[in-house]
Amino acid sequence: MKIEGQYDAKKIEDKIYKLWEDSGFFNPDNLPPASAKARARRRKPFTIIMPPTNANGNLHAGHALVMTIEDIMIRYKRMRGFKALWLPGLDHAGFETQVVYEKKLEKEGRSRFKMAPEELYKEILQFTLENKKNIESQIKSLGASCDWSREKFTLDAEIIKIVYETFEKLYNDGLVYRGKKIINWCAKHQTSLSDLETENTEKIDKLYYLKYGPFTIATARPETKFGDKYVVVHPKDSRYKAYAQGQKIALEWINGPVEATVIKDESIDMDFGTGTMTITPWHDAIDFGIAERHGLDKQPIIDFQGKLLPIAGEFVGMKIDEARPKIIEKLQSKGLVEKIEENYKHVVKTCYKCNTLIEPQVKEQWFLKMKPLAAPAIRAIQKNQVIFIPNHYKKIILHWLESILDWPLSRQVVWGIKIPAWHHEPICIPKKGHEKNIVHCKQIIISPIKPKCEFCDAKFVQDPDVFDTWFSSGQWPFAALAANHNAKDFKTFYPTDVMETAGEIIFFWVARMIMLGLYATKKIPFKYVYLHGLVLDAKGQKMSKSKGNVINPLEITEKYGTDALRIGLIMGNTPGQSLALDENKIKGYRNFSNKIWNASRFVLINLQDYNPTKKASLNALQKKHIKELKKLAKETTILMDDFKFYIAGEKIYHYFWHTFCDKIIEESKSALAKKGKEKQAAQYILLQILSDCLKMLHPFMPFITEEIYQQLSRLPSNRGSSTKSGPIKDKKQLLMISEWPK
RNA sequence: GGGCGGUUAGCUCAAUUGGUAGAGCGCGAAAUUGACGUUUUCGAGGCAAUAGGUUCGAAUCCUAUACCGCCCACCA
Repeated sequence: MKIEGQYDAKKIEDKIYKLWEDSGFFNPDNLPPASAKARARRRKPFTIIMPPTNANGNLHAGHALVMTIEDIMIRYKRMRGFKALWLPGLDHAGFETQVVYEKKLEKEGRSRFKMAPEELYKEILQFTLENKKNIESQIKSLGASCDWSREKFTLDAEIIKIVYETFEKLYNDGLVYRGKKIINWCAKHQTSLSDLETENTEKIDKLYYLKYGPFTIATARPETKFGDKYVVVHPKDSRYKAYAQGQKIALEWINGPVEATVIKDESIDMDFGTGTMTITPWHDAIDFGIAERHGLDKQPIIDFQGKLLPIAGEFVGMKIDEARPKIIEKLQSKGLVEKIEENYKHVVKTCYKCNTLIEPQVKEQWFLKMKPLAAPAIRAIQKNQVIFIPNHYKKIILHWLESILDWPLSRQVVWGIKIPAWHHEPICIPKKGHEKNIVHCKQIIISPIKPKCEFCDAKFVQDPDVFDTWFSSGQWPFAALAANHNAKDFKTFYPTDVMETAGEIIFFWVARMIMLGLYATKKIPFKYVYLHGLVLDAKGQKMSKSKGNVINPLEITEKYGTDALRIGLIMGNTPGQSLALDENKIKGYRNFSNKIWNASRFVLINLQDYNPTKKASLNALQKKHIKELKKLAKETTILMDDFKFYIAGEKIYHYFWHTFCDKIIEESKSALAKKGKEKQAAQYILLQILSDCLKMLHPFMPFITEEIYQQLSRLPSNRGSSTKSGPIKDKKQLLMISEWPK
């Protein structure tokens, strides 16, 4: 007997993965009918599109959870006889990757602002492609049974093509528009960000009460006040009823006399400060709103580097932090500071990547109108056409969709999919011989390739921006299936069955996939959304490099085996709930692996002379065991269908260890020592129960179970035998495609 | 300001949906060259955050309260 007393995961994992890969069964087109009865069922597809993994580093614990949950689902369904497709993908991850790469550049003493965009793009591409290979092999090492022949990358030409088609359609439908609106600007990364990409941070500042003619205004940002020429009060505020809308007032301000105009607007909070404020529409979202409503002028005060513009007079070129105290000093010397409130607590927006204070700016950008896209999504969710697991996410997503704002799509980074928009001069430059025909043609053309003006020689210049990476990710389920003109795949596998991803990105991604999927394909891209929680460290703390508590899943698998990590991530992990990953827990499941190994070893040793052709006559107790096994299979099946892997896993675990090992194996020992019928029956029972357990454990612990199953198939009784009793038929039969116990 | 969760054994979490609370880890005691010491057996440990209510029956449903966490939000 080659099989040894201690299970050594390292010895078998690569070998087993290769066995699966070579079998071709990751590709649903190659799957044989699981059994005669299941022949019809195999035609039924079951599809999961893997959330494209960021190709900019290593897999972390969260990825390990994704791979495990999804692999469990897909292996289970494959064994149930479905045409199971798990389509893997990798993500160029736009801004995220650029940020990672910029950090690398910084370490090398370089800067992206000193590089030509094409050069930077090339370097990041190189970096991403290297990481892509790395990530792929890491995904494999976790046992993911995904169809690599259908793998997609978010920068594949075919994917980009689909993204462009959607963009053009949205544009033609009037849902995409170019607008000069206020956006979130990160001065460090030199790009605009969506609201989701900013964080609200509590900050303690000073609140300055400044004399503005007859008014007193309260502000935390005196440096934006240079151009303020509108003073706003609430129309119902009796304190200011002497002032009329539009009334002009001459007053002395920071850099000399200005003429202010009184504006009355309902958005003013009468209880805040003095109930009066001046507005800076260029650098504040509320102020921008007021200016839009009243048709007021807007002008920039701060540039995109975060420095004051010439309007600031003597303060020009200064950074905000530097300028603020100096401005206050000057205001004080002019007697314009009434008081300063210390410890003013307020919430500011910061960049989610670098915590830099967001400077709102007005910028021309591409926007997507969200209300018309959200409406059908809301209806579909309310009608439960897509089911959320856990259920409370339904409320969360509806709440977000109901108050959705337009989505700024452009990003000023190089790493991403270029926006297929081309800008043209306002007036055509006439071609030779057509000088008399002055034509005003389209200033913007949406086209994947460089367009030509039919009237003139003016050149079209491509929009320099790229898409928010979530705009393309939002189309992933249908794009990944329909790419390469694969109408057949699209027809067979779309809409998909389950989208499994982190609860964290429900707005970023899930909501947008539903909206864009509905828009582009008229169908919700998936039937179920399964959301998992965060993977935390053993103490329940969020993992972070700075805290030094990051658990590398690959180190864990190295130590305890992939199967131990997998089942350790599943047990006790309910959907949506965050999970504390304790190494001791994984160690416990390593012990379980070993238990499986040794129980199997016992069976193998005692079945060398087993003859499966003889009918086993079972005693009452043994019949009870079989009954109990069937009951377990039935219950487990229900739980698996219900996405309750944590309970299913625990049930099988418990049965295997405390019923099969502790009771049934122990009971069998005396019978095995005998000869004839009694021994035969004991052997039959052991084999039957072990192989069914291996099947039920397989989705959770694929490597060890497959290895043992292969060993069982090499029992003398099975070599070349065509018996129908027991699961072992042919050497080529893999546990991976065996039929789930009934 | 609005929304969503959570509070169950020392720790981390369950309970197939209303039927006298269970796992893993940890802890205590014992066994032993047995498939497995990464083992086996036995054991201790819970007025379910609090206060009410509905019910024959509540960890589970309802109403408050208190903590903890998360998300959304244009009080300058």
